[in-house]
Amino acid sequence: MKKTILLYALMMAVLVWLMKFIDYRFFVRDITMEMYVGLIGILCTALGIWMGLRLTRPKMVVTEAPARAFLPNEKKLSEIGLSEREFEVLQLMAEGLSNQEIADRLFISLNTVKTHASNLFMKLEVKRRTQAVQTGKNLGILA
Amino acid sequence: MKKTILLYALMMAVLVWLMKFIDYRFFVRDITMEMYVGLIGILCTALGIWMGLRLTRPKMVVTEAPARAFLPNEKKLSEIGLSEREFEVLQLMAEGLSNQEIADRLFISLNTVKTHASNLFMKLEVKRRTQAVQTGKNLGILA
DNA sequence: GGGAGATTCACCCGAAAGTATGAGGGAAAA
DNA sequence: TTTTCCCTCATACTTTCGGGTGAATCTCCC
Repeated sequence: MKKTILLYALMMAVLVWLMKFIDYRFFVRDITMEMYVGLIGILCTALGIWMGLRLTRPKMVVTEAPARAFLPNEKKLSEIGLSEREFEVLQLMAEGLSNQEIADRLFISLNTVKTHASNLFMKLEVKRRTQAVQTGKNLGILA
Repeated sequence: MKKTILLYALMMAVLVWLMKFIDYRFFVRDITMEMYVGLIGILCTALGIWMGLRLTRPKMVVTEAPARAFLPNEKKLSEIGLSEREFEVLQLMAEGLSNQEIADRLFISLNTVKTHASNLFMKLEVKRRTQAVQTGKNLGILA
């Protein structure tokens, strides 16, 4: 959280610097005020989208697609000892995503996904992601 | 989606108008260029966050429910173009077996399994076995 | 304030998976 | 007979996975 805000500030700083740079290089020519403002708007919007996604990331991916009510989560999960994050990774695995894609989706690094994967494999006593998915379904923790 | 973009455009319009308004009312006094740009940045960031949240909001995934019992094999399979052998491989994949294990189970070589795997991936338009399994279930050709 | 667990990330390394290409044989259709 | 599709297998190469280790933060709880 703090890191995100810091990162945002940093990106803003870069943005401001970039703007100044553009100023010095091109403003004297034919960049109009409208274009300048538009550019700022676009960049800030992009940053905002990114920010929004990052800040609301801890939002449960859990309640995303379960169609019908599906919530033997708490009980089963604590039985098995799966943490929330591990479960999220497992769910995305079940959707057929690669580790890299999971990393992008959860805004974490590839290495972190691997760590979660290894841990949940241990807890589920499996060796491959496909087995993990299968086991997850059998245990009733995956749709 | 379209509505969101439209809404966004609308808000941008309002924003621009607001800016103009502020211009006429106060720019002549002590609003500096930096404050002006900053204001735009903040507003656009807010809009961006809102946009991001709206666009990535969990959407209802309408999964094709299997409903009826399970045997649309022939039909679906010929639709997709999966051969019998490829389907066998897919089924064993769904059980979480590795390529080597599938090879042993079917009494064929590892390379052959890989070939079947590649072919069925093409036909299902996926890149990974986990995706293939997922897609297979959605298509109703896997339990 | 310190411990426990969760989360994050990094590095290395070997194994498994997947891609691309070629090729031989069998069975059925043209 | 020729064509076509399927099954089989191989080699070589790239990418992804998974194991192992270590470590920095953070949060929650005692």
